Amino acid sequence: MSERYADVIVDLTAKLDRVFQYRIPDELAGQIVPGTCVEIPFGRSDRITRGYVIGIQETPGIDPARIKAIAAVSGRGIGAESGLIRLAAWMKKTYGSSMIQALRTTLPVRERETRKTEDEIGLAVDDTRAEEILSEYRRKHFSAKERLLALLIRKKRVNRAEAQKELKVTLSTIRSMEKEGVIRVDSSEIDRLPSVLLSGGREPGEPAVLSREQTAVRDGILRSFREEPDRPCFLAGVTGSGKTLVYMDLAERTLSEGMEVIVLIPEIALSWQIVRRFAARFGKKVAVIHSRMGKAERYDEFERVKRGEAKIVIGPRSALFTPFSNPGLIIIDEEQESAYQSDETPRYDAREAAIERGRIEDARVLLGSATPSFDSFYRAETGRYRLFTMKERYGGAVLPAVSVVDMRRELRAGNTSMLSGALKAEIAKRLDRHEQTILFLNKRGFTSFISCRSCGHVIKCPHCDVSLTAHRGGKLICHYCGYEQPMVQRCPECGSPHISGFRAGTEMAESVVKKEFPEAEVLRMDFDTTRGKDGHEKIVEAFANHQADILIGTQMIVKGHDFPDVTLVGVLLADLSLFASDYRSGERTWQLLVQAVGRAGRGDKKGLALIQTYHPDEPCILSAAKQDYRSFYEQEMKVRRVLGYPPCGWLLAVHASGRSEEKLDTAMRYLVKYFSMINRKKQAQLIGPAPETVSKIKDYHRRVLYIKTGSEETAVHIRALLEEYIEMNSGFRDIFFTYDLNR
DNA sequence: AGCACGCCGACT
DNA sequence: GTCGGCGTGCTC
Repeated sequence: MSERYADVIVDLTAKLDRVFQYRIPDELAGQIVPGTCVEIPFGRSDRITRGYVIGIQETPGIDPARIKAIAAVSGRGIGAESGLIRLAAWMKKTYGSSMIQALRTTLPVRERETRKTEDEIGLAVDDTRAEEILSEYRRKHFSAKERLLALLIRKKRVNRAEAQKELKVTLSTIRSMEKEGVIRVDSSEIDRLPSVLLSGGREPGEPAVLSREQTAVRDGILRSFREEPDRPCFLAGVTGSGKTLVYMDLAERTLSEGMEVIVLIPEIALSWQIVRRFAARFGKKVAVIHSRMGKAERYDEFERVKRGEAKIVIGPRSALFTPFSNPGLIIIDEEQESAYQSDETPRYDAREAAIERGRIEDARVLLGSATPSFDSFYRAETGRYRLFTMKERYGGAVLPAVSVVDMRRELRAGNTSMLSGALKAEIAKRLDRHEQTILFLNKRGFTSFISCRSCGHVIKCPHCDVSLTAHRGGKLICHYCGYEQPMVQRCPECGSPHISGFRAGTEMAESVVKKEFPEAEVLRMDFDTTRGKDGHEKIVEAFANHQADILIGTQMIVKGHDFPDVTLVGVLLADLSLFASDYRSGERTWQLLVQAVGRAGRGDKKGLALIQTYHPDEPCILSAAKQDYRSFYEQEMKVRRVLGYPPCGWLLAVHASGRSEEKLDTAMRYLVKYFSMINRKKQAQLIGPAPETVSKIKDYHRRVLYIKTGSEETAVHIRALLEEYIEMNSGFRDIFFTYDLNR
């Protein structure tokens, strides 16, 4: 039998991004397939290192004498992972990362027992002795040792990794000082998050049969899957139309055909109901993954999958990588949620990755939402997705009445409070009737934009159609192209001096409401009040049990909860998210408003929603009030088409950060120069560089550069070229880059 | 990431 | 010369 060789990616650094070949010893021959995690001798010292087999070769690529043999198989090859390797390769190419980083996100690997450790360096001698040694180092010109010791005398203890990076000291220097007995290196364990246990619960009274509308949609999706298996389906169904029932029906069919199902949800805390309903219907066949699980815990749940116990996995974006051998259906619920976008390299979009996994492993993909993203709606319109809609609400519940309150008129009438007269009157009525009220402050993506209280005019960038952000020092800046202008004193539209930023917070709202309605019980839910363990659930439960009359909060209160006694929803200031400095702010605001409005009147009582705004004529607000997607979508798409924003074009963001602002700006200038060199044909357009919305974090200055292209290929190609250029030039050494595609 | 190799300045 | 820091290049 001839020798066989494995292509192995070595699990060391992202820098070592290439394949190494290893001989497959006879005794391991049967166990090694693409996806197997192996232990291999690596480097001069033959240090045993972990690696992933990504391919098998019959012939060696280099002199066979140099090829070493695989030492062992670690964690038994599951065997079903060649699809996940291809998915990793796709992620590497599409989002920009090393193969090892992509494999680490994609492949299930038991983390070693060694919990994460962090090394700390401390002095092993007293201060006087340290000073003596320091002057000795200085005399001997041991500059690296001198730098480290000087820092230690000042700070006593430092983090090893940080010290190495900042002082440019190598590990060998540290080891040598340790050997000299000058310093001590201790490893401390970093606590892993405790496991969050699922409180199991059954869902009684689940309707067993689908309604006529649901049946029709289900049949349509099945037909589409049969006729065009590679084309994803999109289910747009208003809140309460029973999307989950359709999901479960399709899941059951997939199981009966001997295949497995992956259900992605944005976040467990917000999707509790869907998890419970699946658990109730499918029992132990369901495995639940949640985002607070560490890698090891997730692996344990994947073990159940491997043993064949679980056939359905529900979880956040990482659940997409469940090592099923025969996935037949991938469902992505609430597809518009930003939680589907990873913020670690590779910065993948789980919706796209799901479609790619479906293509690779021949699984069908269904996306669902009550408030579809423009991306998806555009794809449905242009035929890449097959669109299905559901308009009937379960149990015949009606949509709430919505009215828009013009805050400019309130100002003219002398009311400067954040509560309009109409909203106050309606709250008072609800208190009388012992019904509940939700007050919603849509602070998502809030940046301090400048607007006129008299006419509503907002100061925008003349080039980018996003609002300018006020900065200290009286400057207004565009965070796309870097355009700057001085702060205005009067409204350029109407000349009114009442022009400024908003300072609105839930705490302020709470105190206003308490003052106005001293007899009311008020609960507040925002980042601060939910920080504790289960803080979120506690508040939701208290409000659901009618322990309060009014709930004030940010976006978390409008997602996924049912409060049957709520008959009034007040949106305090729709403008807050509408004028975030982001081309998607209109889209996000529409989604938030529709979700908020949908919270009113879920029981048998009809609901009312009031939307307060300085822009009662904005298409976004009008169409949200009418719950009409179409008109807003079309209006907004006109702008996107003209400016080439996604989904009408591709937008590559290059994020850069570095300690030295000067170096950072120089680097950006070089990058721009290089870009214009590779863009001679002008297939792409550059915007910026500009400071990021938050221009400095933890002493790191941040810049962003946008590149608009007409196709994904061009965007991916340009990113690859930039990466290569950055890698090759030492001037970019101390600057960190990340890339985002279309977000 | 680790390890070896080799250059180079400082000390004897 | 020789010692050791520090930059560079390689690892199947």
